Amino acid sequence: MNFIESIKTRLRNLIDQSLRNLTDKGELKCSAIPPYVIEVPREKNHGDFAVNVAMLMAREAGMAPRKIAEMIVAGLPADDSLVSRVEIAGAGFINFYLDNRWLYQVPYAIIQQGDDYGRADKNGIKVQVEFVSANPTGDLHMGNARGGAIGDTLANILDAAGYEVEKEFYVNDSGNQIELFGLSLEARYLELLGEPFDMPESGYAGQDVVDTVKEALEEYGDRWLALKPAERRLKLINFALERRLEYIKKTLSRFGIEYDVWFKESSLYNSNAVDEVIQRLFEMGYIYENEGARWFKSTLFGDEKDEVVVRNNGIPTYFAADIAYHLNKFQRGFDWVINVWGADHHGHVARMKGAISALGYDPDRLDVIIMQLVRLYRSGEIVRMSKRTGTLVTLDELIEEVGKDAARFFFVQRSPDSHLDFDLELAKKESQDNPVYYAQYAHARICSILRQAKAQGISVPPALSNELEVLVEEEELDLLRRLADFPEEVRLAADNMAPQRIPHFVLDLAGLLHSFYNHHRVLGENTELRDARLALMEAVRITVNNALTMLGVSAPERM
RNA sequence: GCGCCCGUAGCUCAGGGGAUAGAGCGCUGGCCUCCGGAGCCAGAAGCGCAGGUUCGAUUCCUGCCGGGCGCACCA
Repeated sequence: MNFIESIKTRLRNLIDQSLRNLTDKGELKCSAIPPYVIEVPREKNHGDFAVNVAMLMAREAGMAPRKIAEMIVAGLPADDSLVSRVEIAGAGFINFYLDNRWLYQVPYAIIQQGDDYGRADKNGIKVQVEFVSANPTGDLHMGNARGGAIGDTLANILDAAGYEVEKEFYVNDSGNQIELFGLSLEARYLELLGEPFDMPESGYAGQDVVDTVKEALEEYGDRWLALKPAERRLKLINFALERRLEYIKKTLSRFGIEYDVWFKESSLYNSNAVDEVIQRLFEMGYIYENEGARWFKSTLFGDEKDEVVVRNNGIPTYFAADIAYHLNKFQRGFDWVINVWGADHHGHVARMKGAISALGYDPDRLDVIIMQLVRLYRSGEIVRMSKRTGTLVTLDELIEEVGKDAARFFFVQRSPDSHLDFDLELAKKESQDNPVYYAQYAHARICSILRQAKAQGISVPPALSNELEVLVEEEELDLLRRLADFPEEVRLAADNMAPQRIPHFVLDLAGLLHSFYNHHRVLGENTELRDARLALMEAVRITVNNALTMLGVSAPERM
């Protein structure tokens, strides 16, 4: 039940009727009704809903906006069950004041829907969200953490908004960086066995590589020493990748993320999908040869330069695999494909969309959320997050320090577009003041009230026949209005791919709850008021719980 | 140099063609005989600069300034 949406629809019908009447009679000149907005005004004394249509029509109609507004209002069909009065204000706004009766339906509707409140009807659209997709060659860092929180939350939001959602992790288990990884593993392997070794230039120098090799030595001893180098590296790579994926899966699971699909890049090579798509694009004329390499004509699609897909040594680039991967996504029947990438990959977007166009798919079916990078501070010093310097803070360490709930909330609270400064010292020091606790506290506080009500033998939630008209205090009406907003917030978050709306919503709702709590009592009032407030509390509890669950944040009953 | 993102309160960040721009932290001053003070109430303080479009710009466009990230036969 999306209260706001249904009221807007109802108001729009009333306004359109009035407008059509005026234009049919020739009293108002207008070729087409402009795309006007019905919105909940920021200011309470501007009514419950405000409409800007009169101002948009002023020019064409050749009349003053307020005059047009008057005509529209005069022609509004009577609707005594919703609108209590209409005012014209400001430059020509039409402000609708509604009868509060609609608000009193809200708590019971929420209680009846329970965990489903905020969820829209299925829309039949298949969407895939691919996120994190970290190289399995190292630890998970802050960028992966942010991407994980954003991607997982967005997927949850889309699911609630009615989409059919799949969460996917793309495993980069092929290509150059894996070769380099193998050389690095081999160097450490030889080093630990006291053999002569060459550390590859710009190889993986992190402690995690050393640790992995130590594990391999514990399990298999030095038996790979006798193998040919290529075979030795293969053994080491397979061992390491298995360990790394296990680690990634486990850590992301601790972070509250469970994927539907783990898609291996190597499968695209094994099935020949990479060669096939390159051949196909070559035959279509989108790929040409130059200096022994094969190039994709991304400049045809607005990119700055063409991009190599097959090197002159015959090995495809990661871009070639990515083309095959995205073709595969569409072949799997997704209507909408969303990737969450770090800002360091933004240059890849244009050519990816170009490749999709070349393959005959609408590039708008791919959205890439470019997430600005996380800057990590420790004791006021920037910590470089390069995988190759080995001086990074891992997602595991972050979860240890600030907890899953706080970390997820913190990452999602900010727009993906926004740079994120994450000061570990500050996060540790202020962990008690983290906004997530503010929202969780609202939930725990309500649970406490409900527990006491039950202990007193009061039925919770109260009987459905109860009337809620006794809820007339400003704090109560504010809560009711905000509760009614939730499905609309979910829809907006989904449509705009703006997961940060949900943390802001839940903080706002929690603030209203705390304010109510400090002004009014639930228990100890007369039966009618007590039951009405209990219903309100239960509705708030459900909504806070549903919002936090969407964020992957727990909603504790006690703290 | 070219491209993308960001400049909003002392700090960290929301918002975004509309009528008086929000929150947290910090600062100042209040509120527990009362369902959880991890809370509430009040106060000071802000749209980087300059043009343009519009009835209306913090929001859209252009330029400039400042910060980040890209511009590999790396991923």
